[in-house]
Amino acid sequence: MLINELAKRTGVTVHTIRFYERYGLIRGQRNPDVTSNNYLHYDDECVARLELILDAKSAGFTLQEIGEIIDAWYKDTYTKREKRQILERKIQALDDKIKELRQMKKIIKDCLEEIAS
Amino acid sequence: MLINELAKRTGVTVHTIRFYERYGLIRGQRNPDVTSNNYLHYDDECVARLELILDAKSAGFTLQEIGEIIDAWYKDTYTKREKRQILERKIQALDDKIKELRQMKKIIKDCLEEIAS
DNA sequence: ATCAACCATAGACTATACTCTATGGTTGAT
DNA sequence: ATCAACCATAGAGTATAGTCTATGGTTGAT
Repeated sequence: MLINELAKRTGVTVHTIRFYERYGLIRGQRNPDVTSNNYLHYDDECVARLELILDAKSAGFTLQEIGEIIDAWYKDTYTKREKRQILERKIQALDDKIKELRQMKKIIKDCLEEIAS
Repeated sequence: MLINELAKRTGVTVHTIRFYERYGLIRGQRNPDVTSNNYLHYDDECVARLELILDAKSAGFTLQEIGEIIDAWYKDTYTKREKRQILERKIQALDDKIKELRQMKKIIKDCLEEIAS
C-alpha cells in the first residue's frame, strides 16, 4: 500500500508517518521495477508498527523508547536474551509508572475527602 | 524562605521554580516592609505545591492540567461542587491511563512469550 | 490533454517544558 | 571596603514531537 492508505488504516497522518520514518520507527520499500516514480510501499508490518507506536505513546513512552521496543521486536541482530532483557525493562518501567499513577490517585482522593469534610 | 532554600527543599532548580511561577503554579510574596530589595518569599504551601507538581508530572499530567488541579485545590473562587468535579475528572483520567499502561504491558508480555517459544 | 488527487523532499513553524545566559542589584561575612 | 553568594528580570537556546508549507513530479479518470 502507499502512504495515504497506511494513514487511513492507522489514523496517523501522512506527515506524522513520514516523521516516524525519518526517525527510523518504520520503513517503506521502493519497487525497483518501477522507474517512473519513487513511491514508497508499506506492508502489514508497518501497520502493526504504527499501532504499536500509538499504544506505546498512550502509555507514555517517548519515541526513543518506542524505537528500543521496536528494535527488540523486529531487529534480528539482537539475541533472544537481549530482546528479553530490553522488553522486561520496559515492563518494569510500566509497573513503576502504574505505581506513580496510583500514588497520584491517592493524593487527589485525599484532597477530595478533605473537601467533603 | 527565599527561592534558593525552596529549591534545596524540593529538589526543583531555581530556574524551574521561576518558570513555574511565571506559569502561575506557585507564587512568592514580597515583604512590603523591605524596600532595599525585591526578594520573593516562599512558604510551606509553596513546598507542598512543588511536591504536588512533581507527583503530578510523574503521573503524566501536563503543566496545564497540573494548574487545574492546583486551582481546584487552593483557589477559593470554586465551589466545593466545582472542585469535586474537576478532581473526579482527573481521577478518571488517571484510571484511563492506568488501563492504557496495562494494555501496553500485555502487548509486551505477548511479545516476550513469542520470543520464548 | 487536462486536472484532481496523489507522491516525494526540504525545510520552516509550533507547543510544551524546561534550561541557560546576560545583566545588574543586595546581603552578609571578613 | 570588598567579595562570594545570593536576588531579580529579560530573553535566548534546547529537546521532543509533531505540523505545515513550498515545490515539483506522477497517476489515472474524463
